[in-house]
Amino acid sequence: MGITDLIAGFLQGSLEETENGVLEIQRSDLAQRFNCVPSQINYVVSTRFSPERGYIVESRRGGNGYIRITRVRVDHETLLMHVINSLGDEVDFSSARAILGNLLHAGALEERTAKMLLAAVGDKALGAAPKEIRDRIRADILKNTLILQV
Amino acid sequence: MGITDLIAGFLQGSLEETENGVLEIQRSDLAQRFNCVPSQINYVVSTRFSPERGYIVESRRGGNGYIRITRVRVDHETLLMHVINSLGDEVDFSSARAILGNLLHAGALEERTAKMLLAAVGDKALGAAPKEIRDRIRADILKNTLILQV
DNA sequence: ACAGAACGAAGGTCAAAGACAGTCAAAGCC
DNA sequence: GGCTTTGACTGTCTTTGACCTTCGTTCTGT
Repeated sequence: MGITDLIAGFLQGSLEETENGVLEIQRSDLAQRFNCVPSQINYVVSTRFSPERGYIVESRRGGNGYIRITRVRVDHETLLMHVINSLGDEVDFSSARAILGNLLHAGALEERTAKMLLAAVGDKALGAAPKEIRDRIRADILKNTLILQV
Repeated sequence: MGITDLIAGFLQGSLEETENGVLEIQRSDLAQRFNCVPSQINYVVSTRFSPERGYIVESRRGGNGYIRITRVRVDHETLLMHVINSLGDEVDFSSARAILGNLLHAGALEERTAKMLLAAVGDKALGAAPKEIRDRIRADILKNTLILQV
């Protein structure tokens, strides 16, 4: 087993011991504990604790910096997770509308939220982005926002 | 937790205990209480109690000098419209965070909504867009979604 | 008595140093 | 060939201290 899996396992374990599913670590501390370079932690976090896998990651640099990993509750909205996982790298606007419509219909989103997300991925909001990349941005926005609704 | 967050927390708490949302402190007193240099207080105040976050800060030098922090309160719609109107063509991520935090604190947005919007304009969500245009997209997303909340 | 200088007591500014995290590409390992 | 591992370089937030400005009070010369 490589160091990546060791660290990932450690984080999983720590996360399970928390009451609220929120874990806060210091990158350099952890790196020292596992005797690896700090950027290894970034690798672990980005490959093992991505939104697609049901985690929210936040961080802050500078003094007292941290990396915070939040596990999203799964019992309640498997549908959302399902949708998030099924999102490809690109999502065109009609698909986005359909997906959001479904989630709304299924009660996984409130109407206001669905409308906001639709606006956020609409062509007005993304007008500044070249057309070739809009679908990618749309997909990324959806992944990063829907995960918060779970 | 660093000294900055400690002091900020102390000030927040004191502010909440006041009836009118006005807090008056003496810089050197506070610095002594937290065992730090006086200018640290300026740092805390300017980073944690900025106008963007909904505070007005006044001060006076000399004998009996003081720093006065006032929490601003306006009704939600006015605040939202004000914020929308004040959005320029470009909004960097820190500003977006401050703005959304302010709206959240003021009660103009629910926590879930604020977090969602923050994620929607985060660098993860906009990673596919060239850096030069991210601030423009951010501004557009905010305008197109916040307007739905009014 | 009084205007003004001098002094002490606040707070303000800014830049340097320190402490963290992020990125990316090259090298290493199945 | 696709994950992993490394490390040089970059970005961001915090802490500190030297130096500056403003205000109230006290002293001083006339």
